[in-house]
Amino acid sequence: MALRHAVLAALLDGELSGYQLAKAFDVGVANFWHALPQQLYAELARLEKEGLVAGRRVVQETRPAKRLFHVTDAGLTELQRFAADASKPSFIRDDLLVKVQAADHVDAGALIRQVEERAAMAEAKIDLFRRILRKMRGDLGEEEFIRAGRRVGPYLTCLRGLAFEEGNRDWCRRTAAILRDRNAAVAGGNAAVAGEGTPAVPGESTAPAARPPEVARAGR
Amino acid sequence: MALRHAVLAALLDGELSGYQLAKAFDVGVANFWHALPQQLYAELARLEKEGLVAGRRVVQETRPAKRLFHVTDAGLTELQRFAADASKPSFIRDDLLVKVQAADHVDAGALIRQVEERAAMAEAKIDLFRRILRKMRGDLGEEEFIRAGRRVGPYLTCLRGLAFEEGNRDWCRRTAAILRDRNAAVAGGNAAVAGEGTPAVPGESTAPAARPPEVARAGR
DNA sequence: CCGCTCATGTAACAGGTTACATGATTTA
DNA sequence: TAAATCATGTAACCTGTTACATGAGCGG
Repeated sequence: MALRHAVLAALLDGELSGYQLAKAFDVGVANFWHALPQQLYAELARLEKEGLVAGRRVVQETRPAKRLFHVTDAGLTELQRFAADASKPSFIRDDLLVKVQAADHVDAGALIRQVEERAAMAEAKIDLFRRILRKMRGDLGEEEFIRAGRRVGPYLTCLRGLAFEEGNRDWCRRTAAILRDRNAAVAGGNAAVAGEGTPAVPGESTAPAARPPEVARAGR
Repeated sequence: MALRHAVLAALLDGELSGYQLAKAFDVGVANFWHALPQQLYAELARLEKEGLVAGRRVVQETRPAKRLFHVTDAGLTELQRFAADASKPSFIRDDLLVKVQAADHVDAGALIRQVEERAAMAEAKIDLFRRILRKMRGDLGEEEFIRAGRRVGPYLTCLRGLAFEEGNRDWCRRTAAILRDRNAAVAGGNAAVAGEGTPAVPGESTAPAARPPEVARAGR
């Protein structure tokens, strides 16, 4: 049940509406946690009922009215309690990695496309995180901000997000290159396979690739 | 519903029992997916009922009998279908990051301990992944294996795991150092706070840290 | 003898995702 | 005029976690 604590942590930087929270926990950002809008509205309702957050209605001229939430004293206490007890380890769970795990038994073209797409997504996130970091530190240099800035928490989680996406991008690029090379090598070795692209999926009967143990770089 | 595909992908490298699968998807490893034993036994049962995997009973002398599962043709087809359609993006969801996000409002000592513990865990995983990679590539150098080895899939996902844990370790170390420095600075500025450790949690009344905007490195 | 590894599950519950619903306003 | 943004939710479903259960052999 860490979503509630993620919400509390997100609200420490000031009042936010459900909608604004939803953006912060969305695909594009999600520095330190991810959740869908529905989860957030539900969680806010629960937190309010338990007195861990409180909301105030703000009527707007041009936009629908919204409710801005902030953490109560009880909420802060709960967050501190949470922070004190042991963290459960976090795990990788990624569709794309499952596909790469099966790379040798699966259509190479489609996989390469997905890995490249992921690299592009990572690149976009990197830009976003860099902008966010610049905004957070303002005039100060990074060293200085980290030493003396108020609230490093969000800065640190954003740094983790940045490093994660850089790792993602680098791995995706390398993986795409490797899969392309191997695919080309197979196609070259097989004396021109028919069909566009180069399927690289051996028929059920063909033994799994049967790649020669040592090979004097076929093709190029 | 990607667990099924993760299981299929894991079984591509040869027959495995539920127990062996469980180890592969466990805390220590989890190259590309994580799951608990119960999930795996349940998923294997479903997959078998649908004909995507098949198991054969192996009686052992000294150990209880086990069932070794392998992917059927139908299973391979399903995996290929899965690999072809779009991957959903993967998200960060980490207790520890939530706590670091709240770092400025929370007991620093406990948090630093947890970050350091995480760094140690990452280090252990790094060693493990390095061993696994060495074993996979055998006599070949990495370059060579990647170009010409049979089955790069597992190697590539393990490389991602390695890079992820390296990123984790580096970030944890840096974060721990930063939090320690800031904690020391606060304690130094406050003319010796009572109690062991240094709480660093400002009372509810004390304004959030009120750290001076520019500071001439307090302490050391 | 205690605890670990091997080996396999069931049941209850908590948490996350997908689909659906509504309605006003601004931008292309 | 169509699409995106602001703003908030409900309901059904799928997935993952926690707790419990069983039993044999091996090592300290």
